[in-house]
Amino acid sequence: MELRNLITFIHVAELGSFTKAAEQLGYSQSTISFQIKQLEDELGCLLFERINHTITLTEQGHELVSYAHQVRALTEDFKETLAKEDLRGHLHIVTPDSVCEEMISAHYGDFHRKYPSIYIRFSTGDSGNLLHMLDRNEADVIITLDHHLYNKDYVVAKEQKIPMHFVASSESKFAHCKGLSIKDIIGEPFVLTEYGQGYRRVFDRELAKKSLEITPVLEIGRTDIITSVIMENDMISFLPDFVTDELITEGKLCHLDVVDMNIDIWKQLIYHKNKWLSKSMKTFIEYIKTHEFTN
Amino acid sequence: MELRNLITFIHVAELGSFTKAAEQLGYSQSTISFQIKQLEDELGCLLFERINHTITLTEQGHELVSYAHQVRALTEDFKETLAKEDLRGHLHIVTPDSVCEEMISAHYGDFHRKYPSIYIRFSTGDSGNLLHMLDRNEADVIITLDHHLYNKDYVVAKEQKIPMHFVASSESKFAHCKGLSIKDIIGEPFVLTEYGQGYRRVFDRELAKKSLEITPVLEIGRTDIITSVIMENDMISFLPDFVTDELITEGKLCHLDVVDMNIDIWKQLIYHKNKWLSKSMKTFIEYIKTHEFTN
DNA sequence: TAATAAACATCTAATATTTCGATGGAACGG
DNA sequence: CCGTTCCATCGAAATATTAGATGTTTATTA
Repeated sequence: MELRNLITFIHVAELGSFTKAAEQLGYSQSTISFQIKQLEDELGCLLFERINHTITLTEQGHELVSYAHQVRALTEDFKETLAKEDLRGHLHIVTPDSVCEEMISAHYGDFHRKYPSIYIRFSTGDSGNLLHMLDRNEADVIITLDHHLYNKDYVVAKEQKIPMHFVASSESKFAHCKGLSIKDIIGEPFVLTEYGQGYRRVFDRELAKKSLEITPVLEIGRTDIITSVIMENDMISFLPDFVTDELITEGKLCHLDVVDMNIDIWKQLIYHKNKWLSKSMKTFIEYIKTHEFTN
Repeated sequence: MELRNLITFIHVAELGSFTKAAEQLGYSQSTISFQIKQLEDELGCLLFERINHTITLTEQGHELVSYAHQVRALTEDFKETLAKEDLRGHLHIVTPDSVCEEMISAHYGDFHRKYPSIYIRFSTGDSGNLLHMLDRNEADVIITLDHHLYNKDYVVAKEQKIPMHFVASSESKFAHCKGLSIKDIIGEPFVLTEYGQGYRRVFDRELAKKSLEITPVLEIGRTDIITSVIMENDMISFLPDFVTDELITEGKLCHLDVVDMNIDIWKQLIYHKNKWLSKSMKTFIEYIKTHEFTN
């Protein structure tokens, strides 16, 4: 019982005529006969009585009219829904902790007001997991904070080099030192993100190149906690600028002038090359391109 | 958007796999690909994301799942309804007034109790109209009370020769006369059915053969009224026995012994040769065959 | 790391279905 | 009685669907 036949049936029932239905639908009359017969065969009953020159709905025909209208209404509703709700959708965005915090505070409210029918699920994940999540289509887009990625399986929608600095409380003994070397501070208590986090790995690798190693006194993913810990306990961390900008402006933290360790870290908005770019996806990406990453 | 594809879609969505759906449905895998693609093309959107070895429903895919289930449920409901309600139906029966009265009082209650889901529309019509009603499929079956009909366009399901008699009040001066001739009573006041009624026409024609004519003092279709009028006013009528049987038994009416006018009238249950014999139709006809016409 | 397997896409050829046009019969209207 | 209308039917043509073979990608396993 295919939809095409039901539509034909509806027309025939309304017009009371095979011939007129054929004209209205742009079919030949024999096609209408065939389609109705097909329905009748499939349902095992007569739908129209053909007596003299008039067709009349049988009991079953009447019931089919009602059913067919229901199906048609449902179909039309559905197509309308599809057409209308193009901008509606769910997005699953996965980022490192620090990016999540920043994005939510800086942009979520505005984005939500502009696109209230895009539902966002924001979760945080280890840098190492982010790409796997794309591979398994568990995340729609990710934002990495890691070394610069280039891989033909993924599309980098936007990227930006992020300055990173050693930071300490503005009361730190290193606060006003110029021309520090990494060796000057390596013995100090460090608070760093966990190893899984992208820039932590970059950091460790850079150190390893110089045959150095740091065992942090505290490892924790939450960068807001890192900053408060180093302020209160006079410790040192190594963080991307966007995490510390505000506290530095407020005079609570300061950059250390370490001259022999310049690490390039990248913030990249990435999705899988086979990802279907729904309207929501496009909207989100476009939004990020114009609003985010501009600091 | 044909049902076949929706069914396929449902299976794919449930199993999360084209290949498994193919096995379950007995299609080849390429067919599944094709069908899903067909839906996607028609709806202008992606239904499944294909990333690595997994398919995932898109937003629109999710919506289609819900819609497709609704359509499937509706379809199944409908088919069930068709299968179950085979004995349900409407019947339009048209008869002359006198037959209507008799059938309703004698059989309707019983029939209804036996087949409560057969809805009957009982209407009365002129004998001349009855066959036209079959032709236009405005009546499902008719019962005629007329001369004997034989016509290849109609099916006579049951027929019976009906005795007709001149009747008068049992106090009539002719009540006990033996061997009356039509000429003895032709001057009396007659109450007859209208000319349209079958047996009235037969009666008039018979008279015409004898170059006689009757102008009734009252013409009326309702035979219950005829009998009461002739009883109260000492008049004469010409009616089929089944109309008068009861009143004769009660001693209120009597047959007149008119020996030179024997009219054959037939009661026939007729439907159109192209009529679809629904279960209700068959049931009704079968019922009539066993219960009615047996007097 | 290479071989194998699994999953979906694509192409082509076979198959099935749908459609049309022509024809026919039956019934209606003038 | 003839022309017209309406639906049924038939065969041919057009179209759509399906299967099978093959390709690509990815995951698994040895």
